[in-house]
Amino acid sequence: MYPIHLLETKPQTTAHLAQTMSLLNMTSAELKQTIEAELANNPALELLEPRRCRGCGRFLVDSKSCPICNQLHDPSNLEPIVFTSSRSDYQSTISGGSTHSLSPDELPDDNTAPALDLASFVLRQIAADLAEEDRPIAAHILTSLDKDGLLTVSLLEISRYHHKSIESIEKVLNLIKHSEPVGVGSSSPQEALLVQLDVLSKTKAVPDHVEIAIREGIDLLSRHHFTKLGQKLGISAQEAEEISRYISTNLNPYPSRSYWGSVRQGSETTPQVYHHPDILIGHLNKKTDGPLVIEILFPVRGPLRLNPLFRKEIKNAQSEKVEKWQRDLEKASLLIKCLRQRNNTMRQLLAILTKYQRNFITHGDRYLKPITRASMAKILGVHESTVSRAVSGKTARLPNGRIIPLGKFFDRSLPIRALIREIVDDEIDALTDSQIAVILENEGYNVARRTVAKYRSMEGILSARTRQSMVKI
DNA sequence: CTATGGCACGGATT
DNA sequence: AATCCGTGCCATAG
Repeated sequence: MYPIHLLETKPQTTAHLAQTMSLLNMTSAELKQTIEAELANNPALELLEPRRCRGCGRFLVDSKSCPICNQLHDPSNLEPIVFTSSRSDYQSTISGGSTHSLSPDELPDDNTAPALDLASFVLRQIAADLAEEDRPIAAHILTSLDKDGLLTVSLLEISRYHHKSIESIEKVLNLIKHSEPVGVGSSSPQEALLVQLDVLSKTKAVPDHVEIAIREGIDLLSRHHFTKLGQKLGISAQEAEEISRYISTNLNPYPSRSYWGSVRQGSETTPQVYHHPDILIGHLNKKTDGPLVIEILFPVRGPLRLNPLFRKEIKNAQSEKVEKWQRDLEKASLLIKCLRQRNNTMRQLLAILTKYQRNFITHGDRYLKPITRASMAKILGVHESTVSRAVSGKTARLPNGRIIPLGKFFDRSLPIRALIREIVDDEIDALTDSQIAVILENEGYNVARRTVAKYRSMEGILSARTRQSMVKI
């Protein structure tokens, strides 16, 4: 899903000849990869010393003065302040360059730094135990995880690609599975559960039947068919339900999901998110009623430009090299142009988006206003696919510190789901889906009963019956 | 008989 | 053109 190049394992597409290099759909980390590659093998491109804001130390990318420290805005104006910056503490720690080594201690470990993305987080843990020749394999596996932390490709596929035995792949995969978040890299939720159980059993005693319940009754388990499950295992339905509860509180079928800040009841220990944001959203001077400050993060520190020396040299170069150099020059200028374009589009998009969704940003999921990418495109006057590209794969850090995918700004079911959650949290007796549907209707949301059920399960809320039988805390 | 989950269809969105 | 999402119908569990 996120084609992060940890190593040069996957074929590099350096040979994009198109005039419309699409940088828009790249995340900050991917962009870094592209720019660094270009800097390394294109002498026409030059990285200048960063321009730093004296006040706050930000590295400014395309503006002369920092719009924040340049305090000349009128306090009654709530227009969001949007600009592109480059902050060292948010730069991606993944470097795609071939010189980069993967030693675990080389990565900065200060606690102000945000978390890494999932792939490098895992890599960092296993790097020490990983043989040199296995690195490409690990990288391949880690780049093939879906957002739940499950493996999307088959072992056979990986094995063929690297011309290695299945066993050697499994060895690496096993290493991955046993690192945090435990079970990551499994190819099914079932497998993930088993791995977690295995790890858990080394420190704590695990109740009987749990393993066999997962192994043989996974489908019954997920459907909450406790009676049948009981029969299968030769225990009572109630015991079966207890096992189910044990599993849902101690294990997680989607290893990385808990880290995405979804529903989490305090039993877990790691409320962490493994992604660098591409965008930072904050309050000006920490005033929650002031304008919002939006920083679009740029992955390299300084401004880029065409090397003037290079341009000069080209005139008295040997004729055979002229052609190549000319190409370099064009490529570099194209890259710069596209980067400008990208920054521009992102800025415009974010300006409108944050203005429109201000309540969502400051007051939470319930206050998201529905909007589609298509209508955003119309407002911006760009093609809808442009908006799609700008949004896809990117993440933003909200003022409350939470990192969310940009796509969430367009999730029209989110406010309803949040409301359902509130309703259920406040309920006295367990409400059925149709009762919830009625309440929602009074709140102005017209959704079918069936849909309530869907949202409920998305939020990980059990059915009315099962909630009823649970002990209230 | 009621509440819920599965499957699948159609329309909207990307 | 492909994918996502809401919904209706039906089977099944309680």
